[in-house]
Amino acid sequence: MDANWDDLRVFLTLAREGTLTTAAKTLGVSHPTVARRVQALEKQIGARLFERLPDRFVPTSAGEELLADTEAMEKAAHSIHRRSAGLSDTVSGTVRLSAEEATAALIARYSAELRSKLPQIEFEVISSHTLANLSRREADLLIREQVPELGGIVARKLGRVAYAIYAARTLPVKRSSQAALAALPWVGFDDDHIRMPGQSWLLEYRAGRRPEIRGNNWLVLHEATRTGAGLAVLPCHLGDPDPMLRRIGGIIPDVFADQWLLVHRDLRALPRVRAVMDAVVELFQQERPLLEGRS
Amino acid sequence: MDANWDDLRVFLTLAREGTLTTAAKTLGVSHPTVARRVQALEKQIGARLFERLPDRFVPTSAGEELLADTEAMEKAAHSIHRRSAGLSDTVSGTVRLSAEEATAALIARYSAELRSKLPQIEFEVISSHTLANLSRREADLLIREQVPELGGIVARKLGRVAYAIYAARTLPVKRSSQAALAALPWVGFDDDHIRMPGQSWLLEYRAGRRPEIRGNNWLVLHEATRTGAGLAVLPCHLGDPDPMLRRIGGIIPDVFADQWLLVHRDLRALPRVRAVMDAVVELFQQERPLLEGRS
DNA sequence: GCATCCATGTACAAAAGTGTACAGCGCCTT
DNA sequence: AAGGCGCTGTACACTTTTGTACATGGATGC
Repeated sequence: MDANWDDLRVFLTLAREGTLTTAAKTLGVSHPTVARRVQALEKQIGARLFERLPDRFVPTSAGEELLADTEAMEKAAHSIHRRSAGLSDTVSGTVRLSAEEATAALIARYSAELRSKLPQIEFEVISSHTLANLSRREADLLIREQVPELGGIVARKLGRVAYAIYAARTLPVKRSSQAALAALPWVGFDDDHIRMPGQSWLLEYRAGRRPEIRGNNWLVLHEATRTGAGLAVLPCHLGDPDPMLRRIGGIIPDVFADQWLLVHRDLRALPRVRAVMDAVVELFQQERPLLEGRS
Repeated sequence: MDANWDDLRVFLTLAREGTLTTAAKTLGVSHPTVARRVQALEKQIGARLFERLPDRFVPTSAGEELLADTEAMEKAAHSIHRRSAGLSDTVSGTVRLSAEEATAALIARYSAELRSKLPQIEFEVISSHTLANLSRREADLLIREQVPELGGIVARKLGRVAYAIYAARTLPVKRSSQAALAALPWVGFDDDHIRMPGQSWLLEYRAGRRPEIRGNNWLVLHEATRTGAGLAVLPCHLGDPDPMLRRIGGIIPDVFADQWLLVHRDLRALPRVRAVMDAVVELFQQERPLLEGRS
C-alpha cells in the first residue's frame, strides 16, 4: 500500500525546518501532530527517517534518499495550486491582466477605481512588450493590438489609441516646417524596439535619422520628453494629461494602436474574470476621447 | 493553503476508474469515503472536478486540467515506494540479486532452498551480461568477477568458477590431438560477446576460427552442446551435472571467473539483505567442488 | 412485469486523528 | 544559582473521518 501522500508533505516540511515546532507552525497544525504523522510515515515506509535529537530532528540517510522525489511531488502540487487559483469560480481571488506598457500604465492609473468597484478581487497588471500566453495561464486577460489565431480565445474590441508629437512646454519649438522639426533633437525607442507604435513613422519623418535620445520603454521616453530632451511620438493618453507637455501639431493619422481584450474561453465564465472584463470595457468606453486624442 | 496531497491521490484514482465503487476498491476504502474526499478537495480547490452522472463520475474540464500534475505526483510517489522497499529494516521484503547468466542459473537452481531458509523474503534473480548499478538501486546485491572502484561498495569473495570443454555423450569424439579437436564443429558466443569466459581462449585454440554455432547466452550454448551440435567451453557447474554431457579433457587452467558478492554499504545493515548475503556465501562454500570442477 | 445487480447518496456509530496542557531536558542570560 | 526559553514527548478530551447499513434510481435479464 502506498504511503499517505499528505504525510510526505509533512515529512518534507520537517526535513526542511528541522524542528517539530517550526514545522508545525508552517503547516498550521500542532507539534504532536507533526510527530505523529512522521511516525506513521516511518511505520508505513518501514524505516527510520529522522534521528531525534533533544533540540531538533535530523534526516537519516534513508530520509535523505526520499527527499528528491518528495520535492518533485511538491513541485507538482504547487503547479496544481497555481492552476486551481484559475479554476476557482468565486468572485474573489486574483485576476492577472497583461498589457503593453503604456496601456498597462493607463489601467494602473485607474486600478484604485477598479478596486473600489470590485473590492474582493486582487488585481495584477503585468506590463510587457512580449506576448503573455493565455493557454499557459501566464495571464487571465490580455490587451493586445491584434487577435491571435489560436483557438479558444475570445476577443472584445476596446477602442483605438491615437499618437501625436509632444514636447516639453519649456522647449522652444516653433510651428515650422517638417524639415525644421525633424532637425531638432528627438526621443524615441532603441533599435530593438523599432516596431513600437510610431517608431518607423518617425524614422521616415526624419529621413532615416534615429532619435538622439533612445530608450526601451515609454517611461524613459515620457520622462526625457517632459524634461526637455527633445520631441517624441507618444500615445495621447500619456501626453495629453501631462501639464508639462504640449502637442506639436495634431494626432498622427497613420500611427495608432487598436486595443483588443482577450480571454481564454474557459476562464470567461469565472465571475471574477467576467467582472474585471466588464470593468475594463467600461473604463475604455469612458476614456475613449482621451485615447483617441479628442479630450 | 495547499490541498491535501492525499486527496489528490483519491482524485486521480476516481478520474481513472470512473466510479466510486471501483475507485474505493482500488484504494482500499469505502465508497462514501471516496465521495467525501473528492468533495473536500473540490471545496479546497474551489471548483467542481467531476460531473456526477447516475452511473459514474466524469472529470470536468477543470478536473482534466489537474490530471497531468497529479500524475507527476503519482510518479514521484511510486519512486518513493520503490525506494522505500529498499529502506525497510525488517527481515521480510524483496531482495534483488543481479548476476551474470550462468551464475544466475546456479543461484536459481537453489532458490527453493534459499526460500525455505528465509521464508519471509521474496527473492529476485536478475541475469544480465551488463552491470546493474548498486547506487541506483537496480539491485541490492551483485555477483561479479571484479570489484568496482566505486566508493561505498563492500565485497566478499565467493570463489572461482572453472571451465572445461564439453560435448554430448552421443557425439563421437576421440581423445585426440588439439588440431583434431579444433577441426570439429564448435559452439560458442557470437562476436558481440567475445569477452565472455573462454571465448578468446577458444579463438586462439582454433587458430582464429570462430565457432560454427554461435549464440548470445549460455542457455543457447548449453542446449546446442548437449544435443550434439558441437563442442563448447562451458562452466563446470553447468556442464558436470548434465548427464547428457561429458568433459573432453580436464579443466582449462587459463579460463576461470572469480566471483565476488557486492553490496552497497548502506544496505548491508538491513536484516534481509544480510540474511541473503549469508545464505549466498554459504551456498558457494557448499558448492565449491562443483564450481571448481572437482565434483 | 419482476427480480437482480450496480450505481450514487445519506445517516449514524465507531474509529482515528488532532489540539491542548503538562512534563522533562538542555541551553542561555541575568 | 535561578529563571526563562525552546525543544521533544505524553496523556486526555475533543473533533474529524471512516465504515456500515440502508435508500433510491436505472439498467439488464428472465
